[in-house]
Amino acid sequence: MIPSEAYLASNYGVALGTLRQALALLVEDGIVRREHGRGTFVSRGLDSASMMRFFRFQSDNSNAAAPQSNILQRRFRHPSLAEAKAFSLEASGQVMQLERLRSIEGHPCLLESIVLPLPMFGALADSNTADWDDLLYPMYQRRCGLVVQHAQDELRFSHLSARQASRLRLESGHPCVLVERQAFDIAGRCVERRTTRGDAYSFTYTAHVK
Amino acid sequence: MIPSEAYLASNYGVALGTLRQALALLVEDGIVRREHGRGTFVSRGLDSASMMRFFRFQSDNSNAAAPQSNILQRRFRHPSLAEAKAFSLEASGQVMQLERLRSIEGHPCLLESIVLPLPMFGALADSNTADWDDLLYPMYQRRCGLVVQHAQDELRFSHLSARQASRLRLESGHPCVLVERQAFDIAGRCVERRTTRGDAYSFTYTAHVK
DNA sequence: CAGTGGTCTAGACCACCGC
DNA sequence: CGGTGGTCTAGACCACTGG
Repeated sequence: MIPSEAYLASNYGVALGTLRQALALLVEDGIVRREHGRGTFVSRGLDSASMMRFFRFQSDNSNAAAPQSNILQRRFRHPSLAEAKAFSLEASGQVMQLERLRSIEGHPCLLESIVLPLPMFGALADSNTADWDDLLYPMYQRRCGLVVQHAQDELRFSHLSARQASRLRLESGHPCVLVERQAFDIAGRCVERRTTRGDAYSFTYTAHVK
Repeated sequence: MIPSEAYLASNYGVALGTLRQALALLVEDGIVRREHGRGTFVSRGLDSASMMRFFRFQSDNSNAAAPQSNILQRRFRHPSLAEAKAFSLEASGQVMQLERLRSIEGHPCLLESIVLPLPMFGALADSNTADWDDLLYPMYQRRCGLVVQHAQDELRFSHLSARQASRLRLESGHPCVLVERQAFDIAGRCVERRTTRGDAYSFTYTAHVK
């Protein structure tokens, strides 16, 4: 919680209305959240911004079963050109690459390739992936102090390679939807690059215009 | 243009700040648009909310060539159950169904099926489709007084029928992305239902999270 | 009940637009 | 230059929360 309107206004020597306008801007950007009668709180950032919103896997019963998460592989390597640029790393720097499978009730749904810049995520490089949480963003915050504040997803249509298909228990060449995400912290630094693949036949997305 | 803040405030007997807050809500909902030094104007509604934003057809030169539009067919029929419900029509009512092809530089890109409720769009039922504009929403407004204020798009993956494929010069069964849109006026009434199909390999969509 | 955010007032002054 | 929206002030009062 941050100090009250009245305190901040007098402390900074501005009128209450002006301070409220400033806070409204922070709310708009998702930096803080206001609760009538309680106070103004610093936002915890994105919890998951679930990739599941692009798909419909739930077996038509309405209970929102949280998907399980399995880290299949972890590698350390130098960044690609694009990664070095996005993360502001030297070509000689290091990144951690993860392969991750998300499942609902034991049924594999999404296959993810996650790339994290390394000095920053050092705390995760040393830990056992079996102990990791199902939701990564809250874990980034807890163990690395990194808050994911917004993200950008780019969707394309593609096909699964034989290796990808076997992970998802589908046939090689099966149509898939590919989501390429870049996630950013409050300062606007890219802190994660992620590629997610899921069955194109489960894809469904709703967009509101204006 | 609507009357100025000062006029409205005194006329309605509220403070200027209060009136500004009210107008801010209208701006948020896209009802009006404010221009510093000029005035406050009633929004003209969506111009096109182009389906093109879901695809990348432009042949990599950055000029945004406006797509041409061809009405291939017009039919009149009774509404389906879903249509009757969405449009608040009786089962014995009438709708106008259009098949429409959108092309860029002569190359067919999108195939659309558009359904309009009929007492409402009577002015278009009698007119020659060859004279229609490339952009429908401004034409709805000009000729029927109907302002499309917001819309909801639902995206799915599918395949083209032989008939659809021939319209788009693709092979039967070719993968496509299917966009089902419902468009609404300011009062929240559904005024158009539209199904758009385009080559899945041209599909690309960017979503920002928070 | 004290403390918080939410709404409202009645002004002052500034920045922008078009004539 | 007059008219417009944009910012700011210094209060008053209301509505909600939690101990």
